[in-house]
Amino acid sequence: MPRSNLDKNKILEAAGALANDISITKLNLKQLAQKLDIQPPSLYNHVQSLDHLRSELMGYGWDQVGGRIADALIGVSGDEAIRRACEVFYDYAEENPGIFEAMAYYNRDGKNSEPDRLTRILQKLCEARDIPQADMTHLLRLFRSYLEGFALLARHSAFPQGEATRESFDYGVDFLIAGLHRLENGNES
Amino acid sequence: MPRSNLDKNKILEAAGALANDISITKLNLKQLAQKLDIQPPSLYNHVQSLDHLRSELMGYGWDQVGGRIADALIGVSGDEAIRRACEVFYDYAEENPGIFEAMAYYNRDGKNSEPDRLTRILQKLCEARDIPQADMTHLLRLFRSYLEGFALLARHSAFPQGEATRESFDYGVDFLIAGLHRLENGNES
DNA sequence: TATAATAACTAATCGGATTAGTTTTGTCAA
DNA sequence: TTGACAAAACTAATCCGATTAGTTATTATA
Repeated sequence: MPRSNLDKNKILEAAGALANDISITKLNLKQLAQKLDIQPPSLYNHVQSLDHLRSELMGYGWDQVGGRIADALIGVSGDEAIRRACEVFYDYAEENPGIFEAMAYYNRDGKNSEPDRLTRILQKLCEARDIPQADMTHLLRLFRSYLEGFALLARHSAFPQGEATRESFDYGVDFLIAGLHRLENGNES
Repeated sequence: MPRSNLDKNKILEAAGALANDISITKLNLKQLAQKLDIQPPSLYNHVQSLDHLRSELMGYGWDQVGGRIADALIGVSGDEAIRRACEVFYDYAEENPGIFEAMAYYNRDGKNSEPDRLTRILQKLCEARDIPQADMTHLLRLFRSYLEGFALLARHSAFPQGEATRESFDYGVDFLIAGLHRLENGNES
């Protein structure tokens, strides 16, 4: 198979870098082609459409985050594991704003089962505690909502001048973890 | 002043309805003009650009949510007030997916001080409790992250087939409120 | 080495946002 | 009541990016 300078991964890398620079909504084929030293129409040998590329970028991001979290959790357990998973997610979102936007915006259509690598990891972490099974689903959604919500707001500078943003994030994570302990003790419905 | 059939508010109403139908990213002047019975270029008498319209839609949405929350809180206090504020927000997001997307995505640039009507309300609610002032900022961010994050994920069907979505949301709200009580008692740093 | 498949290229099309220039119409002062 | 102005709509034209059509180059393999 010919002229294989480019592959899907290189395209996604370049697209991700570009999205990080100019935001996912302004991502365009002209600049992407330029970055890859080809002409825009040539991109169609690798990509179905601009919009489809955006959703592939979503999967790419989730894969990366999932991998990084898995790495970060080797030999770690308990509260510390949850805390680290959250930190890794946040760091990734902060370092890759454009890719993160893709992850947050292009969840739709249920096409991708990938996104839930993070979910699976959080689930394992919860299972290691004696939290009622009935609460699990809700808790996972709570954590995920917080993580993505906070990252999104921070990204859009919804909080005045990055004022202690990281501290707020950590505060929230600790707050949630403290809530988990409350559950372990067996209160709550 | 002539031919004032249309005003900014009617435009935003129509744009909001259209965004709710086809999503904020697919919002376009052709369909908007059609809905208003004018030609696309005529829209420029009311709007700077499509992108600017999207960000105006953001302010419009925050105004509406703020108003609805204010209404819902008349004569209500304590946990119930917080709970209702959260419910109203969620309902609005669910009923107006397109406008909500605008609110979530177009926070950027710090142009708008509007969005924080919700924040101000939450703040008042927290002040009514004896929660350390130092925690206030973090808590507000936590709540806002959860609200927007959950609504966004639900909107994008990130949770398998709308499975008990509303229950999860309420669970999360109660979980957070319970955490507030923990703080009142004076634990925590 | 010939061939088939792949991927790049150029040229062309399509469609939507935006601009230019013109016309219509409602308001208001004389 | 009317004439002038301003606001807002219209049509025609432009721009630009995504996408398609059709062609050419390249490389792995038989």
